[in-house]
Amino acid sequence: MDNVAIARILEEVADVLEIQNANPFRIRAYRNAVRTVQGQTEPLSRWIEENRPLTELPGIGKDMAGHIGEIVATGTLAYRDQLLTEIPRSLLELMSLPHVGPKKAKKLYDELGITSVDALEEAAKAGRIASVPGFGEKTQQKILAGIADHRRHGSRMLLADAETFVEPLLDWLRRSPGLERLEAAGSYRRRRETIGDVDLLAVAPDPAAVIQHFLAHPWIEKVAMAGDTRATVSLGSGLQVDLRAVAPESYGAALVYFTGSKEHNVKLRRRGVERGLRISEYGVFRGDGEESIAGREEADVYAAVGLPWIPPEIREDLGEIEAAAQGHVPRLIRREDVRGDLHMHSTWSDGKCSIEEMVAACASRGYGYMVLSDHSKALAMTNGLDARRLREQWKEIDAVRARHPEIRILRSLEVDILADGSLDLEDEMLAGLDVVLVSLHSRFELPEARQTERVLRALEHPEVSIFCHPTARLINRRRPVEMDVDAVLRRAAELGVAVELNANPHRLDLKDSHLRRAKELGCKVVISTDAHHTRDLDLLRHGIDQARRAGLEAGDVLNTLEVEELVQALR
DNA sequence: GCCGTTTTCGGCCCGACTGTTTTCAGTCG
Repeated sequence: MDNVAIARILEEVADVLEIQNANPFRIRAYRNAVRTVQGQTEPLSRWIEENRPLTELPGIGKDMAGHIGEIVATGTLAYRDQLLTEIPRSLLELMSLPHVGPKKAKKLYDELGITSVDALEEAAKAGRIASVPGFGEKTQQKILAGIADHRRHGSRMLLADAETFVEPLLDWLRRSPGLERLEAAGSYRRRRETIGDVDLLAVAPDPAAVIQHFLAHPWIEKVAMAGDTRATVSLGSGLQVDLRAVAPESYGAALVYFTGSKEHNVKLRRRGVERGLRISEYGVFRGDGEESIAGREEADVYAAVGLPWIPPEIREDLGEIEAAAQGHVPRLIRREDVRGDLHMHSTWSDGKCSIEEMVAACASRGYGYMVLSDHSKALAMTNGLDARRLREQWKEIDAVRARHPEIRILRSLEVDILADGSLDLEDEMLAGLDVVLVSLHSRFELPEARQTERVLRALEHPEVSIFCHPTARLINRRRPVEMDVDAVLRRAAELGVAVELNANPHRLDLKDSHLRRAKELGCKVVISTDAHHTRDLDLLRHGIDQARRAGLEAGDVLNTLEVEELVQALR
C-alpha cells in the first residue's frame, strides 16, 4: 500500500462524510490527513516498519494513525468500507461535476436515486432534475453543460499549453482602459505542472470597464458569470478563466489570496488569528476593525504576520511558512544559474538538427558546455547508434569542436536500460564517453519489484552518470512506471549517480515531491531539456519552474557548475 | 478528528455569486 493508495482511502472517507453532512471539522481533519499523506516523500509503510510514530506528522492524531496502520496492514479500512455500505461509491464521482457538491449529490440520490454521471445526464435530459426541490431549470442546464465539459476536458491542462492562451489574454487585458496592475495568480503563478483554471487579477480605477473589455475577447466561448468586479468565462479550448478587479490598496492581499495554495492561505490566516488579525483578499484587518493595516503589496501581508515574502512556487504549506518564520526562505534556482544542457539529440538519431546546429544554439545561449546524447541501438525506430556509428560520430564531434572552441562538447549517449537491467552499449565504448546517460524506453509495464531491480542494476554500472526521466511518465498520457522511487533515489545518492529533471513540459520527470526527496537524500540533480531541435533548448524554463516548486537552489543542481567542477561531480 | 507558552475543551479561514430562496443555502475558489 503506497501513500497514494492510503490517501485515496482517507479521501473517500472525507467525501462520504461530507455527503452525510457530518461535522465539517471532522471532514477537514480527514482532508488535512490526506494532504499530509500525499506530501510525504517517504512511504508511510516504512514509518510503520521502523516503529516511528505517525502522530509526529501534522494532522495525524491517534485515530488517523490507527487508520493508516490498518490500511498498511490489511490493504483496506473497515471504517471506509462500512461508510460505503451507506452511500454508493459512484455518488462520489457526481461531486466532481461543477455545480454539484455534497448537498446536491445527496439530494439527487435521495429524491431520484441517481448514483452515476450517466444516470444524472439521463434525468437532466428528461427534465426530471428541475422538479427536485432546490433545483430549477437553470441548474438542470448547468448540470448538463457541466457533464459535457467533464467528458471533454476531464484532465487538467498542461501549464505550457495554458501559457499559449494566458499570455495573449494578458496582452489583451493590458490594453484595458486605465489598467494599473495585472497578474495571473493561482496555480499558473505557482507554476504547477498542470492547471485546472486560470485566475487573473487586475487593478483599475473603473473595474467594470476592465471586466467589459475582458468579455469582448474573441476567444471567449461562454460567460459563466459576470459582475462589476468579477467574471468567469470558458475559452473554446475548454480553459476556464476568472478575472477579478480589485482596489489598489487590496492588490497584494488579493494576489496572496488568489495565488494560494489554499492550504498556504489557511495557515497564513491562522497566523493572523493568533495575532488578532483577520486576513482576507481585501487586506489585513485588526480585530473587528474595518480599517486595513496592510494589503497593497504581497510583502506587506506577509510582514503583518511576521514573515518575509515567500516565492509563489513553494506556497504549498509543505513547511515553507515555518521555515520563513525562522528566516529561511530559499534562494530558488533561476534560469541564469544554468551553465549547460546535459541531454540533447541530433540527426544522428531522432533529433531534427545537426550536431553543429545544436552546438551553435547552445553557444548562443551562453552555455559553457553541452552534452550530446543520441539514442542507443535498442531504440531502432530512432536510428539509435551502435558502437560502429558511435565511433563515426566522435569524428564529427572532433571536427565541430575545432570550429567551436567557445563551448565544451561532452561526448555522451542516452543508453537504453534493457529489460534485465543491462546496458545497450559495450563497456569499452561506455568508457570512451565523457558522460553516460541511461533511460527506460521499453517494458514500462513490469511489476514494481522487477522494475526497481532492473533500474538498480543499471545504476550499479560504474560508468553510469545520469539516470534520465526516471519514471518515464508523460503527463496526462502515460502513467509513471511502477518503481520504488525512494529506493532508487537512495541508491543513486550512495552511488553518486545524478537523477535528471527532464524539462520537457510533457515529462517534468522527476516531479516536485521526488525532487524534494532527492534533495533530502543528498542525491544529485541535473536539469536537462532532452532537446530534439534547437528551439527545444528553451524548454529549460519549464524545468526551472519545476525545480523551484521543489525548493531547489542553484547549489542543488549540478549543471549550475562550471565545466571542470561538473566533470568532477559527475562520476 | 486534531490541537494546545492563553486552552486537554472548545475552538478550527473568508467572501462572492447564483439560483431559487421570501431571507438564504450551496458551491466555488
